[in-house]
Amino acid sequence: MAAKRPTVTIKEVAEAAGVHFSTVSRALSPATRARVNPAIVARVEETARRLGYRANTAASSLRTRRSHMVGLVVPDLASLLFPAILNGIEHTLQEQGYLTIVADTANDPERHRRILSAMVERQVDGLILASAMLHDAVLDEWLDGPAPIVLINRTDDSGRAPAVLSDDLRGIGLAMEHLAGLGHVRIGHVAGPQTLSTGATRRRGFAAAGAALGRRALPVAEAASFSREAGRLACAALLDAHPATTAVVAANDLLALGCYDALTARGLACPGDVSVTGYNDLPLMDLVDPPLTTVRFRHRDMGAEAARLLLARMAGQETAGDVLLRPELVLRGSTAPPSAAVGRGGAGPAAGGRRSPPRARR
Amino acid sequence: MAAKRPTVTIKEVAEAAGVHFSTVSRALSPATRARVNPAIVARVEETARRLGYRANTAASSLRTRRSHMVGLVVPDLASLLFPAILNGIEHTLQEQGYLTIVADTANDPERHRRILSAMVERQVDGLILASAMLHDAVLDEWLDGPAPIVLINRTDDSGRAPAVLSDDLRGIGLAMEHLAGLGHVRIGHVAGPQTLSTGATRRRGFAAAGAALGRRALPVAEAASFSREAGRLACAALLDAHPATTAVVAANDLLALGCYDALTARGLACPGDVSVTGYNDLPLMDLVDPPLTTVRFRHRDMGAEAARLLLARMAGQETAGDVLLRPELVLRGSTAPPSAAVGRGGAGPAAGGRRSPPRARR
DNA sequence: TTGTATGCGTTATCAA
DNA sequence: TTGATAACGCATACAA
Repeated sequence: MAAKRPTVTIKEVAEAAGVHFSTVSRALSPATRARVNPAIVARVEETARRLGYRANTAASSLRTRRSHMVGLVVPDLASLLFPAILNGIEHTLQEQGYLTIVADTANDPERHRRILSAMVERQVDGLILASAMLHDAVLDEWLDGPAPIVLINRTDDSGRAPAVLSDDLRGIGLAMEHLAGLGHVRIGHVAGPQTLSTGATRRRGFAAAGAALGRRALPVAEAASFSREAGRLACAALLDAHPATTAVVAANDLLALGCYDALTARGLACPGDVSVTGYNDLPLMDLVDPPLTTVRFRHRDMGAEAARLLLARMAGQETAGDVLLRPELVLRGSTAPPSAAVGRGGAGPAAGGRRSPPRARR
Repeated sequence: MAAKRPTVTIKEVAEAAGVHFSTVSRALSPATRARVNPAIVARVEETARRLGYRANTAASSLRTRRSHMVGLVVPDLASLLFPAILNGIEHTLQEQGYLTIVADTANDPERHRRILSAMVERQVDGLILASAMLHDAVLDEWLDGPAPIVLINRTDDSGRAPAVLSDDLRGIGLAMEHLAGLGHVRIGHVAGPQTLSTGATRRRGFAAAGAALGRRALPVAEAASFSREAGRLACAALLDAHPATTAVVAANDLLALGCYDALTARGLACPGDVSVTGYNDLPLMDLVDPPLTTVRFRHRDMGAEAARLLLARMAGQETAGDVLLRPELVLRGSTAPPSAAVGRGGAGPAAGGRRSPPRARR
């Protein structure tokens, strides 16, 4: 239908409408529209529509230094955690007239550096980074750059950029209380990489919750990455070292799925022999076998909140510190009271507690 | 570290390097670098780095009419199908120096229109659309627009834009042959929306495969959307009308999951009473209960292929027609030979075939 | 309220 | 090989 038009500019609209092009500019911009004769505004809009005028953002961006684009950097696009987060970001931004550039670092710092550079060159007005590491040299280079930065899901240790996070301490606490309430005493943690704030904070949360329950030095196995395979390996190591374990708190859902694999491999049932909890409540976690008990936070809200925070910063407002999303525990089939059975794979030296009956839920 | 620099331009680099700014421009651009004295190139690059120079793409885009940005439009970001596709697109494009703008129409045509407009205004060099409907007025408006378009996952009926698709006819055929090979005769189809090419083509594939097996007029129930809930409803309707059904071919995985729900609701076992197949092989489909037998194609390849196609079109090359990705059947636990049991919920008028023993696998 | 003039940072054409 | 200059499309300070 629309013929391959050779780009129509405000000058052509101006000529067709019989006014000066600066008037067209004013008439078309919501901010200045009020300053021009309503009749002319109507005429300009009509001719603009008729000629199929499309603003050239490159030109206006050059002039105004605002591109109305925001960059989102994620460490792994294929992770099931990001679709919903991206959704929340994108919708919130779109409502305010912003478009979102998305790029994937594939966990590669060099790539991270190139991406940030490319985004800044495209004059993004702000940046949302889901890719922060705890010590992040690349991030550091851009913290004082031209584009305001908001961190999401993970934070770094500089504390120089506001972050939108799940309250991991609380979330892990919820899982621990649930397991303790079920009667578990020998609880282990399959931790995530300690180079990431999620991995480190959840591990701290595990230790803190353990201490609060009067259990110090609960065993921890650290996974090399937040993946199912790494979870399997770490869980196997945990069970090797502590065969009497009756519950494992995994630092995220993928790790928990890996725990399922490790349990299956040694003929243990979940939750019959060992209970497992996850973190994130990824899509379909209610459908896996057994349905995963896990800690949930609203992914979409996390995205929306980060977008709002960035919008505020881009508007020059000072923002308060990090925002912590309140997590909730989703009870499903992967947790149950510890079984009374003993002697499974050489009970540890201090296996006495394992005989205690399940405590009442509190 | 880097101080809040007030944007350094080629002019400042030029002054610091003691050359004219047009020389800086030439020295910094790979295309023209050869035309300038190597010693000067080195000096310019050094000073550019020292001053922290960053190209302003808005300016160069204004001049060259190339933004090195591509727009990707999806109907539903939260769908588990897109992360991998986006991944393939983004990586391929990134290698060629392009950044990807992503937006979500939420299946809203008005929103679709606004998004395309916003992307074109940002001077995207090309568009990849996963959002096409079979009859798509919005798409139609932009088919002759300034940015080349490639369709992905779905196509439209105009045939004016090349598309990268799964070979749905073949894929559904694979599922049908598998079921027939298992001995199923009373096979039903839970179809997707017929306003989408995927829904329509898979339904055609179902009918064609049925005919090839000598079964005409196999029952079909159409789901209102590609969602689990719509699948549940459609499957329930199918079973109401054809209680003797022993296998259902769902038009995608979400629909198949809805079939699980419908079966569970009426106390039927999968695959014991009814076998189910899906389409897409979304993540975690191997972990749901029962693991879903489904048709897979390489999502990441689909993205990469679309990106390559677009790259070619943006380079002015004529491209051949659509590219069809070869699907493969993934055998898992949701399909089995039909049980010999009869009389389940009022057997239909022509229930004779249900007694036939499972045929040997071929 | 509208017109005039200028510049945003870059590339590209033309001379030197 | 390098320098000078114009132009890309738009927004805005200023003048009318």
